[in-house]
Amino acid sequence: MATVKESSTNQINKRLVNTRCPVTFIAHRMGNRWKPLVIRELFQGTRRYGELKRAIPAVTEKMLIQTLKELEADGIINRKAMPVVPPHVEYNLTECGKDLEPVITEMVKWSLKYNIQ
Amino acid sequence: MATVKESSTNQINKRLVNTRCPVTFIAHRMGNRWKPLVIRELFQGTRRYGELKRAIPAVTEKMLIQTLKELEADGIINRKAMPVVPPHVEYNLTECGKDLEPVITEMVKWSLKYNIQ
DNA sequence: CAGGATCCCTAATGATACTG
DNA sequence: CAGTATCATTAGGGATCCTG
Repeated sequence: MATVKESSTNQINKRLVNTRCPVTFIAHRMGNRWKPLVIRELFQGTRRYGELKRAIPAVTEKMLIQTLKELEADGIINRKAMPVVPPHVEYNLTECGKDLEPVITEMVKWSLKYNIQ
Repeated sequence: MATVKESSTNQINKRLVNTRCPVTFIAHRMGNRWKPLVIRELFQGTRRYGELKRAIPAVTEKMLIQTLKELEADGIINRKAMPVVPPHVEYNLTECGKDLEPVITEMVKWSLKYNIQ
């Protein structure tokens, strides 16, 4: 269905008071270990579960699923499950997710300037 | 002195493999509970320790100090201590810290668009 | 193939008391 | 005023095994 569910508090900083702070708001949505990697991967296009897993080898199944669930609940990605056997599930970015591009672009600029390695 | 120290790995995601990912890089530097709030406050100008504490009432002394130390070690803020009694310490953004402004600007734009509350 | 369910560990944060 | 120090808590993440 991939309907955008009501704002899901994910597990980062649950008790954070400052939900109106934009930086905090966005940190809730892409500020953990795996979300940015998944989002970046989905910027390339639609991906299946297994493709994401292979693209991000270090992630465990538990964390990948958890990450995908949260991104879906936050309306950043869509999940499309085809009713076939074996299962076939696709993930892609919503408009909301695609709108993260300028944010990521600026992050990349800053990182390229200061990430000396 | 406020010299920029060598890249300090802070405590977020210590074992993260992907240090070359820009999003990860920046998440290390402003991706915890208090850093964004401190940075945002310092965008307004120089602040004393006590002013920061009052501006962010929910932060504990321990976390505020820890946050400030890490931001300083990462070259994002400067710490200037005046040798007087009682102590007088000022914090402000470095050039590197100020360069976070476009990043924050884009975050704010996205948040204003999708933060429905 | 695409997940769920459990158990476990440690990093991140908090509470409280103390100090130059 | 601007911190330290110590102890306690919790949430994020990992390992492993299981299933429609």
